[in-house]
Amino acid sequence: MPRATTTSDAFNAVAEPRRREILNYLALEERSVGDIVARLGLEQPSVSKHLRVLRDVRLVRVRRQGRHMFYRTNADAIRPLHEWTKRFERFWAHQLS
Amino acid sequence: MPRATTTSDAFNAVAEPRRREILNYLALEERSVGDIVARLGLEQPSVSKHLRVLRDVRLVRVRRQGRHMFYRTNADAIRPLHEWTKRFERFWAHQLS
DNA sequence: TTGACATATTCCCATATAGGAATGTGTATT
DNA sequence: AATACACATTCCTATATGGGAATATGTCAA
Repeated sequence: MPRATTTSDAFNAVAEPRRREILNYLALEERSVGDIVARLGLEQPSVSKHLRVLRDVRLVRVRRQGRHMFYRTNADAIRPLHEWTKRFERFWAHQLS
Repeated sequence: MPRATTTSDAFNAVAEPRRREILNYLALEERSVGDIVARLGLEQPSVSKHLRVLRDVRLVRVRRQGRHMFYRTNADAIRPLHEWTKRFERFWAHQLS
């Protein structure tokens, strides 16, 4: 049995560093694919493919405006990850950062 | 290029559901491999392999006692995930659970 | 030393990758 | 209608995977 698909859930989707970068970038405001390409310095097809994965697991939402596609991160989909990690909060040595 | 290795970082390691279950189980107290096998209902080799991955990324620590190996989760290694998800905390609709 | 026990590793295989290159789809402008 | 632009999809390939079965390693007990 191979590994679970990247689109099987948010945990698998965010395992890829570039996808996390994309989510970071799209957290504050929606951006076009071109903006993401410029910001991350990846090839456009690569960005589109990452966005496809993020879209499949609802980590981003899209809006079309003319020939532009504006993506924004859907923080709610990150929440399960947060909730899971939170369970361990009381176990780590509490200090800053 | 294939996906990054499961042992490349904590994000990739915890993408696998059974490994998260193991971490949950080992959070409160250390357990032997046999205990984990009994609890999760997986084959022993499978558990050993998952533990190997978790060990490689420092998500668990081991202690040998006789022929038993006692594993416990190392919460500190989960912290980067928590910190990352935390950045999005202010963006999700705040309600319980 | 022999055997039992606890755990780890190896070998097998089908499958989903991420990136690169090329091409497809859809929208606007003239 | 033709062209340019923004983005998406397809095809390609090497590679790591997780489970199962089998085997190896290591420790204890008699």
